[in-house]
Amino acid sequence: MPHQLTNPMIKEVSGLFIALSERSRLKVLRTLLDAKGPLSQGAVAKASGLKQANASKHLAYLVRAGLASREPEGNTVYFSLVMPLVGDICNLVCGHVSERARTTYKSLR
Amino acid sequence: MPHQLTNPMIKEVSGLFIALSERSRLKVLRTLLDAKGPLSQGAVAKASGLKQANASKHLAYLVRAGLASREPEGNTVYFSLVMPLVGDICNLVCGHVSERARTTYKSLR
DNA sequence: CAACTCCATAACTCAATACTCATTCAGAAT
DNA sequence: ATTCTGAATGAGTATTGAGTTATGGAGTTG
Repeated sequence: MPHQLTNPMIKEVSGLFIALSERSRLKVLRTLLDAKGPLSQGAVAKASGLKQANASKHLAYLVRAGLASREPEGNTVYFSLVMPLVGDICNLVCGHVSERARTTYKSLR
Repeated sequence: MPHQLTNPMIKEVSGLFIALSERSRLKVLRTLLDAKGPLSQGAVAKASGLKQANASKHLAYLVRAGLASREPEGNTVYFSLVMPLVGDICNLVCGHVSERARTTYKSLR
């Protein structure tokens, strides 16, 4: 039975998609997905190619959105993914995108 | 086996999420999801509460993004959803959002 | 204490885009 | 042909948010 996209839900769904719609944020998410455990902000920044301040903002954003968790430890702050949903969506969408890419490729030759 | 979020994929995935991240567009999508068959632009505008020009733009956007299809017929233009993915994502995300809402509610009382 | 590292934040610039209004266009009907 | 309806488009406005730079704060190490 499909879930209903009720009016009050639209705001939240939109927020979630906005969080997932920014390239830099997707890179951060991928980094956190790839890493099995928590990563320091510096590690995330380096791995995703973002500058420190920018990575800081995006990580804060993801925490606010409930997608990542923040755990300070001494001097450094460790982040990790919270929602299994992220992986699920990623599989769904990535699968679709690569499928569409294949189709487009076929239709072009 | 999970799909990989490769670098070239990020751009497309981002584009898809951007298309899905705008409230008005979500309303249009919901309208098209609810309707079993194609809807004229006017019908979409009315059902989603958007003005004509705005609905026109968002529908054009969705067609460009490959999420909807456009079929002129006489004077009016009919739109329908293209990707089954939209429904799948919607189910996934809506389920999560309502679950999270329940949890929040519980933790608040 | 001083120097250093890691992170957060403020101020700013710049680009993107949602929305509205007005106009234009195409097809249909009279 | 004129009129009417449904849809697309352009101009203009306002808002939003990403990125950078620079600075400050908290913790660590010498």
